[in-house]
Amino acid sequence: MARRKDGIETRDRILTAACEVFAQKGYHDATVEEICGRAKTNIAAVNYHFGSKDQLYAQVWRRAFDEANEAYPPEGGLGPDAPPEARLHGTIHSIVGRAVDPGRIGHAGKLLLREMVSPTDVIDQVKHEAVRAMHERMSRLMRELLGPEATDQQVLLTTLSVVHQCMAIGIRLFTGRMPPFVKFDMSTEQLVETLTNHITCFSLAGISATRENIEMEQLESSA
Amino acid sequence: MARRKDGIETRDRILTAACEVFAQKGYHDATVEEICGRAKTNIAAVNYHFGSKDQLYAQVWRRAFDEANEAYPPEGGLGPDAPPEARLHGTIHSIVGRAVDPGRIGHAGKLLLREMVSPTDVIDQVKHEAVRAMHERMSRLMRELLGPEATDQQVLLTTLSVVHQCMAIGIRLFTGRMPPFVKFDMSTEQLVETLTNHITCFSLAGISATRENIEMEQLESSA
Amino acid sequence: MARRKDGIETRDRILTAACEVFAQKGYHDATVEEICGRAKTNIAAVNYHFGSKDQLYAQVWRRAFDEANEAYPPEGGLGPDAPPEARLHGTIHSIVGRAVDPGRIGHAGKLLLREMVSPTDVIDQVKHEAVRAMHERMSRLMRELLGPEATDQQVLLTTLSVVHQCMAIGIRLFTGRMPPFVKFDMSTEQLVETLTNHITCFSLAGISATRENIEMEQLESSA
Amino acid sequence: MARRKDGIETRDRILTAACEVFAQKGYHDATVEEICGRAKTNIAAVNYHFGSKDQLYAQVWRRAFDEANEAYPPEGGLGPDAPPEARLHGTIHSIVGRAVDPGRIGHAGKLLLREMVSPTDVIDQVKHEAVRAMHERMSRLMRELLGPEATDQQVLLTTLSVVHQCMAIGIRLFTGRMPPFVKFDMSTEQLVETLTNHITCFSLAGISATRENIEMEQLESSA
DNA sequence: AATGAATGAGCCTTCATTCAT
DNA sequence: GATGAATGAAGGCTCATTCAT
Repeated sequence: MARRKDGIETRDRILTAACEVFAQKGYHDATVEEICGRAKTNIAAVNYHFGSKDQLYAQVWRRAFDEANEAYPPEGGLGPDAPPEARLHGTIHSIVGRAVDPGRIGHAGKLLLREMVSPTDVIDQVKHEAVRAMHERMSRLMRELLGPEATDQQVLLTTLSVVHQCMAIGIRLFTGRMPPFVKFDMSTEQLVETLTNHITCFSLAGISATRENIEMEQLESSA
Repeated sequence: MARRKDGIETRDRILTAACEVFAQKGYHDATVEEICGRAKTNIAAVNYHFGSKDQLYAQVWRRAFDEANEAYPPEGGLGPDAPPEARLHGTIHSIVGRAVDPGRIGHAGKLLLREMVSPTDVIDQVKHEAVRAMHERMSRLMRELLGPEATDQQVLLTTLSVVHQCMAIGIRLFTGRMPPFVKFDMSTEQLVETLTNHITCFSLAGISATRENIEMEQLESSA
Repeated sequence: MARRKDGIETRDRILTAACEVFAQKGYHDATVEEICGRAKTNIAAVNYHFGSKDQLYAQVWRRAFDEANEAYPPEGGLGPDAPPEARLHGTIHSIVGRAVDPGRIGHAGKLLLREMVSPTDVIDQVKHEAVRAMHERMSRLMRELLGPEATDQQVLLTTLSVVHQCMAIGIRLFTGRMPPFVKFDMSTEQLVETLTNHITCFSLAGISATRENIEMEQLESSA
Repeated sequence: MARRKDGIETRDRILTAACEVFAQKGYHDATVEEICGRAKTNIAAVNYHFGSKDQLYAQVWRRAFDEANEAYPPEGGLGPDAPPEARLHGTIHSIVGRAVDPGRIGHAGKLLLREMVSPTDVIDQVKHEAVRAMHERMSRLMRELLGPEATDQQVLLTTLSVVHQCMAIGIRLFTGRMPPFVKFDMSTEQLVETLTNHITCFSLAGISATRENIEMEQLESSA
C-alpha cells in the first residue's frame, strides 16, 4: 500500500526517519540504509529527494528547529516586557523540553548537543543561524539579570552554565543511557517540569551570587 | 630512530596516539589508519597489540582515567574531613581540569562527554566503573551540602547540575568549536582557574537555594 | 511556454538535445538527465518516446546523418561525371564540414569519430549502413584516382589516409581541446575552407605519389 | 598460488590489467571491478596500491608512454643530424607502432587517441607533458621539411595531417572494429611496415606539395 | 499523451581486520 | 615480534528504467 503516492509523503517519511536516526546515532553512524529502511523506501530515495546525505541532514536540522520553536518557543513565549526571572524560567523550560521530549520535538536538543561535541561542518550555515539566535537572546537576558556592570566574559560563563545544565541533563535523563543506578519514574511532562524547576531555582541563585561578586569587584576597583 | 626498540614502546605510542584521536574525533570517526599514522607504525599493529579497535578503545579509557586521577585527583586531593565547600571546589577543579587540559590529561573529560552523548556499548565494563566511582563520591558530597532531608532525586539533580556545567563548558571552550563570536584569551591554567571559580560560586549558591527549598518543603509537609 | 504542444514537439526537442549531448560527451558519458534537462522535459520522456537510451542513440545517428547529407552532400553534390579531383575536393569539404560545423550539422562527424574510437555495439545496423555507403563511394573515387592497377589494400590505405585526416583534424580543431598552445582564429566557414584546401592539396599529392609507386611496382613485377 | 607475494607483483598485475582495460574501454567505461578481475585480486587493491581510480589511470599513462618510448623511440631513434626525410619515416614508424602493437606497447596510442576525442581532466599534468613533447618535436621536423617561409598555421596543419593519419588508421586497423568488409591478413610487424611505408610516401608528397604552395604564395605576395 | 515519483543495479571508496612472512 | 600486503563488508552515490497517475 501507499506506493507512488504524491511524493510529498515519501519525502516526509524519510525526513521523519532521518530525524530519529540522526538524533540517535549522530551524522556519521547514521546510515542512509537505516533511514530508508525505517521510511520504508529505497536507498536511492534519499538522493532523489534531497540530493545527498549531507543535504538531508541540513533539512533535518531545519525541520527539527522549526518544530521545536513551535512546541517550545524561546523564553517560553513571553514577551520582552515580562520580568527577567519569568523569562529565564521560560527559557529553561524551552531548552529542557527540546531535549527531553520523546517525540519528534526532542530531536532538536540532541542534534544540537551532538554538533557541539562533534561538529560536522556539513551544516555550518543552518547551525550558525540557529545557535547565534539562541545565544544572543540568552546573552541579553543574562545581562539583564547580572546587571550593567557584568563583563562579556561573565555573561558568557553564566549563559553556558545555564544552557549546558539544561541540555546535558535533559538528554542524559532521556536517552536512558544514564548509568543503571539512576532512574526517574514519571511522565515526560512531569520530568520536564521537575527539571525546569530545579534548574531555574539553582540557576537563579547562581546568577544572584555571580551578580554580587560583580558588584563587589566593582566596589573594590573603585575604592 | 631507534628501530623497533622493545615492543612496549610501539604499544605505548599507539596508546598515546589513540587517546588523542579518540578524544578528538570520537570512537567511530577515529580511524585505525590515523592512529597508526600518528604512532608511526603499521596499521596491523593495533590488532597485533590490542586485538581490535574496540579493545584499544577500552585501554585508552583505562589509561586516560588513570592519568587524569593522578593529575587531577577527585575532590582536589582533599581528605574526607575537609569542609564540603572546599571539596566541592576541589571536585569542580578536577572535572574542569580533566576537560580543559590541552595535553594527554584533557582526554579523559572529552572521552567521557562523548560517551554520554553517544554511548558505544564497546566499553560498558570500563566505563561503568569509572562513572560509578565518580558518581558515588559526588552524591555523597552533595548530600552533605544539601542536608539530611534531601531526597535521592534532589541529590541526583544537583549532582548533574554541577557535573554537566563543568564538562560541557570546559570542553566547548577547549575544542575551539564555540561559535566564532565567542573567544577566551588566556592560558590554560588561567582558564581552568576562571572556570572553576565561576562554577563553584554559581553552584554553591544553587545548592544553597536548593537546600532552602528542601527545608521549606519539609516545613510545609510537617505542618 | 506553449504547454505540451503536440507531442511531436517534445520528441523533437529531445532528439535535438540528444544530438548535442551525444556528440559532445559520447554515448556513455551522456546522461538521460542532461538530455532531458536541455530538452526541458521529464526524465521519463526518453523512454516514453524512444523506448530506451539505446534506441534514442540510434535515432540520433539517423537524424544526424540525414541532416549532414543534406547540408554537406557526399562529394560536394557533384555528379559522377565531374572530374575526380573535383569530387575529391567535394568529398573532403563534405567530411570536414560535418566535423567542424558548430550547429547541429557538426554532430555527424563527431558521432562517427567517437564510434570509430570506441564502438558501442548499440547501433550496429544504423552505423553499418552509414559507414558502408561512405566507404564505397570513397573507394570508387580512390580507384579512379589511383588507376586500375591499384590493389584493394592500396585503395583502402589511401581512403583511410584521406578520411582520417579530415575527421580527426576537424574535430580536434573544433572541440577546443587542442593543447593550449594551438589556436585558430577564424570563422567556421573560413576554417572549413582552410582545412579543405590544405587536406585536398596534401592528399592529391599523396595520391599521385602512391599512384606512381603502384606503377613502378607494376613495371618491376612485369620485368 | 601467489597470494601475499611481495606486493610489487600485485601492483604490477593491476597496472597491466588497467592498461588493457583503459585502452580498450576508455576511462569511464573501464570499471575497477574488471581491472581487478583480470589482475586476479580484490577490488580494494586498486585503492590500496594507487589511492583511486584516477591515480591508477595516471600511472597507466605514465607507464604506457615510458614503455612506448622505449619500444618505439620518437623519430625512430635517429639523431637530429639525420636527414629530415628519414626522421619523418622514423616518426611515422614510431606513432604507427605505438598504435598497432598488440602487446602492452599498443596501449599508448589508444590512450592518446581516446584522450583527444574525449578528454578526462583526470591527468592534465601527465598528458600535457607527453603531448607537448611530441608536438614540439614534430613541429620542428615539419618546419625543416616545409622550409623557412612556412607559417605557424601551415606547420600545424601539416603536423596534424601526419599525426592523425598514423593514429587513426593504426588504431582502427588494429582494434578489429573496422567494418567487416575491411580485412588485413598479415603479421603485426608487416602491418606496421606496410602502414609506415604508405603513410610516409603519402605524406612526403603531401608535404612537398604544401611547400610548393607556400613558395608560390611567397612569390605572389612579393610580386 | 505525458510526467513526477520511485527503484535496483552497479560503481568507487573506506576501513577494520586477517594473512603470510 | 612486527609488518607490508591483501581482503570483504559496507557505505554513499549515479543513472537508466519503470510505475502509477
